[in-house]
Order: sequence, then C-alpha cells, then structure tokens
Amino acid sequence: MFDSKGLLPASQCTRERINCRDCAIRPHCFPVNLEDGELQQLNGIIQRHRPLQKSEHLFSAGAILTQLYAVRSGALKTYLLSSEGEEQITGFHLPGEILGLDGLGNFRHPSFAMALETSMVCGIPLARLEALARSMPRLRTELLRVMSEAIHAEHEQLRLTRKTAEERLAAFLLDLSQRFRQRGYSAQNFILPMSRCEIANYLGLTSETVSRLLTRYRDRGLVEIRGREVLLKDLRRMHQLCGHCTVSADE
Amino acid sequence: MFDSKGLLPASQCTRERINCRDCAIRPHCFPVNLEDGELQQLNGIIQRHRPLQKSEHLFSAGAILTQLYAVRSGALKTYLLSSEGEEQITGFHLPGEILGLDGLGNFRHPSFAMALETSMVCGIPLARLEALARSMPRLRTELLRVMSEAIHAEHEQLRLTRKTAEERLAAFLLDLSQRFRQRGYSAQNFILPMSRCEIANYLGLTSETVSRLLTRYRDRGLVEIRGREVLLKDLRRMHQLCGHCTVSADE
DNA sequence: CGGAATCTTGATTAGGTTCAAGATGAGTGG
DNA sequence: CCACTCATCTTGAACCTAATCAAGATTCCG
Repeated sequence: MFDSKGLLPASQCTRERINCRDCAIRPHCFPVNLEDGELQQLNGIIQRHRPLQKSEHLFSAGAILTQLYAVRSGALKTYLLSSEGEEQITGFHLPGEILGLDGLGNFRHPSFAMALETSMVCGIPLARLEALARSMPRLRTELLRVMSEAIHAEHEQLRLTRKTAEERLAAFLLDLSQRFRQRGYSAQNFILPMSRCEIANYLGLTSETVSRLLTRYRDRGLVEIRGREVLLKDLRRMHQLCGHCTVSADE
Repeated sequence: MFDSKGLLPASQCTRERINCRDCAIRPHCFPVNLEDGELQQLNGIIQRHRPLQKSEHLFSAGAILTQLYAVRSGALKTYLLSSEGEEQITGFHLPGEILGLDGLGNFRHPSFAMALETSMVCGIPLARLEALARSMPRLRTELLRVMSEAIHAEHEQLRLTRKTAEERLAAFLLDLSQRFRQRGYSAQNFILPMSRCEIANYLGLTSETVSRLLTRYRDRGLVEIRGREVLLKDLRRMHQLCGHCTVSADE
C-alpha cells in the first residue's frame, strides 16, 4: 500500500526500517515500559503507514475502529462534529500519543482525526493487540495506563472552564511547551502546529480573543510571536498568570 | 471491618447477601456483558463496604489506589483540588458507574470522591482484578469499554465549553434525566443529589446563574422546581434548548 | 503576482459574574 | 413543638469579560 502509491522508493520505505526498539519517541510512547522481548513482539504487529498530508484524515467518526494509532511524527487534531455540523476540537496530539481510545468501547470512532501537518502514525491492530495482551501482563498494564492518563488529562482540562481567557490560553501554551520539552524540543521556542482558530475552538474562545491575548502577552514582554512561531520569554510569570493550573499530569 | 464498626448486625451484613448476579443495577454496571461463570468469579473478589454517610470520602487525592469502586446506591461526586485549594468537580456518579479510573495510571488517586448522600459502593481489588483479567478476555474488554466510555463522555463534556449557560444547564439536566431513566427511575421527576453550588462548579458557572436559569426555565413552563426536586415538564423543548447537544453516549 | 485564507485590531453589545440583601429550609436544642 | 441558627437558595443592581460585527493587514499558496 505504501509502495503502490509511489510516495517513497522501497529502499527508503520506513515500513522496513522502523522498529519500536530504536524509535526516537519510544520514551514517550505506549511501549515505554516494555522489556526488549515484549517490545519486539509489539513491534511485530505494528503497521507503518504512508505519511499523512496536512488536512488528511486518519479516521472519521462512525468508522469501525480496527486499530489504535500512535503518532510518530507531526501533529494531529481530534474533533467531534455536532448534528448542526459545528466542530469541537477535543485534543491536539504530538508524537508518542495514542489516538482512538475513545472508540474502544463499541469499536467505532466517535471522533475525527486530522493531520495538522505532514505526519506519520503507527497502526496497532486491535485484534492482534488483544491477542498479545492475553500473554503479556505488562501490555495490559500499559494499555490501562495510557487510558487512565487520558481520563486524568481530560479532568485537568475541565479545570480551565472556570478560568478566564487569559489563564486558559496561558495554560494551553504552557502545556504545549512542556510536551515539546518532554519530546526533546525547546520549551521556550516552538512552532504552533494549529491555527488561532483551532486554539480558540479547543479552549472555548474565539480566534479574535486568542489574537488579542497573544498581543497582550507580547506587550507585557511575556512572549514573542511571529505567525505560528512562539517564544516564551518568561515561563515563570507565565505560570503565575495561569494560576499554576498547568497540567503537570505526566512526567 | 464491617462488623467491627458495629454498624450492622452480621445477619444483615450486605457483604453476605449481595451477589453481582442478582444486583439490581447490574445492567448498568461494569459486569453487564459477562457470562454467569465469569460473573461468579468477579463476584468472588468484590469487597462490600459499609455505607458511606453524606459528606464522607471514599478516597482522597494522593492515596494509593488499591481498588476500583462501583457505585451500588446513592450518589457521589469526584473533584480535583488546585494548589490554591479550590475545588473543581469532575463528575457526579450514579449507581453502576465506576470510580478510580483516573488513577490507574500510576496507582494513585489524583482526585477525591465524596458521597453526596448515603451511598453504598462495591470495591474491586486491583490485584485480584488483574489476576482475573489474565484468564478472562471478556473482562479485559469490559475494562477497556468502561474506560473508553469515560474518555468519550469527557469529550462530550468539552462540547459544553462553547455553549451558553442556558444550554449547559439544560444539557446537564437532560443528562441526569437520561441516566435516571436508564436506571429505572423517572426521567421527568427526580431529586438532585447535588447542590446548586456543585452544579455550578461542575458547569463552570456560579450558583447565582444556576438559580436564575432554573427560575427562567420555570417561567417558561419548562420545569418545576421545589428545592432539590425537579420536574421536567417538556423534555422536547428542553432538548431544543440545549441544541440537541445532549450526551447520548451510552444506550 | 494575485487570490484566498488567516490573523490583527477596533467599536459595540450581551451574557455572566460579583457584590449584596433577603428568603427558604434543614438541623438542633430547649 | 417551637424557636434559633446555619447553610443554601433566590433575586436585584452594577460591572466586566469575552463575543460579535466589521474593516484592514498579513501570510500562504498556486
């Protein structure tokens, strides 16, 4: 499927090369706590996909869920569509994060997942995962861990509903910053993978408010902004701004 | 532990009598999809607890998580406490719902659980649950289902952040209504187990706003309210009010 | 280079909070 | 059984934050 689309010559086909064992983001991915042998077993069932282009869907609401997905590179958003067709973004997903957990209940995706930039994902076929889980207690534990952390992260997100726009956006930027740092990128300086509009949607604000807040932060010397490039100049004051409400869930 | 507190004579001790098999809320509880033999195995590890009195904690943030809990009767709230000591309610829990899922990740509770009224819960010791999961594929599936549904429910909750107070409260009441109905109670007429203040906290509003909205609904002939007793007189218009955003996740 | 999408900034408006004062209700002790 | 107290709830008035509407500016992309 990879080669048939002619996107990469077979020699460079990541399907052949990539192995969980030496995956750069393994420390932040699902199999972080597995031992070598277990890792190889998991690796054996992973499906590598061709890269997703920007705006391409990984899955859509209503579709049967046959795999979970781990982000390998790039960034995706997940969102719900209401009956009136309005989008509610439920999360932004960086390398190492798992997609599809919300559909495990009835094996149907309730949400959409779309690439925000060119992205690679690893597919984890459910049937084979379940088979592996039978004999690998640690894999069960890891699966529960990932889901539990997702639930906890959502709860933390709930905290923001009572906060002002200023606090919410600050918390959002700090959360992104920390996730970039965990993945070996700069915590101060990064490129937003999403538009103002998407940030606003996620936070329950309007894009105008997000714009205004960013310039307000800039006027106070907290940040520098150029398009989607962000420089957090004063993490400490930023933390104070959001009332220390930063999600410090993992790490 | 039960008898030692002298709360109930041994003859009435629910620990002896209750069995998952003939539990009234089994259709809405964790083991809904288990077969008879499996059910008996699960039943064998369940710990019955003495009733929780109103305002009593089931667990506290920071505590080691050794059990999951299924609500048997009554109602509980779960909440987070910020570093400044402010409470954020993360959920209200009716019979059949599972508590503690957010702490499975690192085996510590991140949240508090408090009884809103006299309540009974069943404890499910983690160690024994894991042992059972080893040999019972369906139990694993069920565990994933419960967690997946929790994640999805949180996502649905996120939708409310962009809605007006009026829509949020309507969605909240309809959600409660539906959950009562599922459990065999009236969908129109029920007693709120929580205060206005707690509703407001959960929805990101103030108790004044909740009060005002309830009287507004009343003035429009949508509801009748007397203290904590609620009568939903026009479910259809109520649904229109909240933009059909009702969480119809399960069922 | 041109067109479209995204972003910024301004002026106005509305929804919800805050502050404040009563009303209601539940629990307690005389 | 009633009075008292405390917590919860209701209602009002003023204020404020963020949304809306609108017009430019900038960036992206073919």
